[in-house]
Amino acid sequence: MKVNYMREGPDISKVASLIGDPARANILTALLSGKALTARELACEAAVTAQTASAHLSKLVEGKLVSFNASGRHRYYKLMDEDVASLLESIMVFAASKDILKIRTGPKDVQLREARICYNHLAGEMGIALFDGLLRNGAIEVEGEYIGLGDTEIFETLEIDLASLQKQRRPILRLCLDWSMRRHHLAGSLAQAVLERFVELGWAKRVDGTRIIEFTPNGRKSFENLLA
Amino acid sequence: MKVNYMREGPDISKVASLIGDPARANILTALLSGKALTARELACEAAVTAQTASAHLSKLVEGKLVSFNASGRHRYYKLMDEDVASLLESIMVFAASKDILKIRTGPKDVQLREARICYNHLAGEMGIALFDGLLRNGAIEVEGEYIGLGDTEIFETLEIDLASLQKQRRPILRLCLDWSMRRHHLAGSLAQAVLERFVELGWAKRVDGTRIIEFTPNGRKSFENLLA
DNA sequence: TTCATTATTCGATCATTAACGAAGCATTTT
DNA sequence: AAAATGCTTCGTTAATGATCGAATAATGAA
Repeated sequence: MKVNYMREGPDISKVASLIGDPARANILTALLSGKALTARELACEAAVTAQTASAHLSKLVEGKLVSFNASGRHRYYKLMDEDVASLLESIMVFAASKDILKIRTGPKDVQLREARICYNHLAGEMGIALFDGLLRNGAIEVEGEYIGLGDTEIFETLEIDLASLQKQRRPILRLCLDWSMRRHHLAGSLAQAVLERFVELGWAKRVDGTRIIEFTPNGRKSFENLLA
Repeated sequence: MKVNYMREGPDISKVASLIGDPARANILTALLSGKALTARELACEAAVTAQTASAHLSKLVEGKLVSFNASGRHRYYKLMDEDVASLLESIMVFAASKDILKIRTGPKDVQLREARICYNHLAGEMGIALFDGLLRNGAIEVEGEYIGLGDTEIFETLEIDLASLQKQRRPILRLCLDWSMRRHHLAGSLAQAVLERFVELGWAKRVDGTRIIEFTPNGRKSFENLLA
């Protein structure tokens, strides 16, 4: 029998099979939050080893579903563009209509968006608030891609030993892009020191085994006063 | 390390892996014509044996992407619903944008690009022309992702029974993305009715065994007059 | 410097599943 | 009735691809 039907359009099986692997689907779903995540985090998310995740990520990059920014020894992976997110959402909506099984969004996700640790510094909404507050108070100065120290009053209030930090080779201040907020926030040894101080002062603490930072009500007030 | 991120939404990998197999992708693409095809025809389309196709079709049925009507010793398979067609089109558009090389332009492709059936409605250049014309005449109203009915005069001219269409649960109007034009065109029960009317009026007809819609010279003029 | 961490590549193994021959069942044809 | 057709199920084979251990490279920390 002859083949009568025109094969038209691009090959949908390539894209679909990329999304079709469970590990890759988990990776993509995790990235759908808009956060840029490291290879290790994505490996955890997909419940595979780092090597396996690396192989998957290579394929996703090659298939133009995912891109990454190298930052130090980390690679921050994110979805390539809005089209990818939109396609994944389409499939989700479709799958939801075929399959009643839905998974709820847990409260932890909200917390993560609110305040989380990014390597060793504060990220999420509170991370942005910290950055904005310091900038507003002239404690830091930003010029394009470069960031520098300004008025040190706030850091002195926090009793942070700036001098010893400045002795290290490691940069005191660095810009770190937050993909959930699409904004810069603060990284570097000073940012780390600030977060450590917040914890020492009892303003915030890490939730064990997670990246969540939990601010106490009083801690939040003190934080706001500091940057007022 | 523990998994910290909440997985949200249904499992997209099941659906994607169903579409991800080349043979199944060919089957689904063939069914995008809207025609119900037998297992044998689909086996040919996918270039596999009947047994293999049978296994694939079972999976597609189980995954609710495809349904069939048994008629004697034949089984006529078709896409489950318009959502499936719409999802497949989405993936096509996406794949086309990522991989331009995959789009082949054969001689018959010209006809396909001009006017073809997309599941059950008109696509291609004529599909775009229909959409634009209806919009220009105020017969439809578009607001972002949403589309609604406007002035019904044109549909009355075509003697389309709008009332009975509106009684159905199926949406009358829907936006369908066209992979070749990268533009929206009209889908939904009304779009289907319009195409059926074009055929009834002798303005156009399906080329057997393909997805091509052929407009007669007079039909094309009537079409243009209608939307003038 | 040295050690730890992050992520990659290589190589081998293992699991999944697509594929098809053969057989079975149902329906239509002769 | 028997034969032919359409489709499926069974059982086996083969190939693709996911997985992980080990090694490598690069960066950060001490």
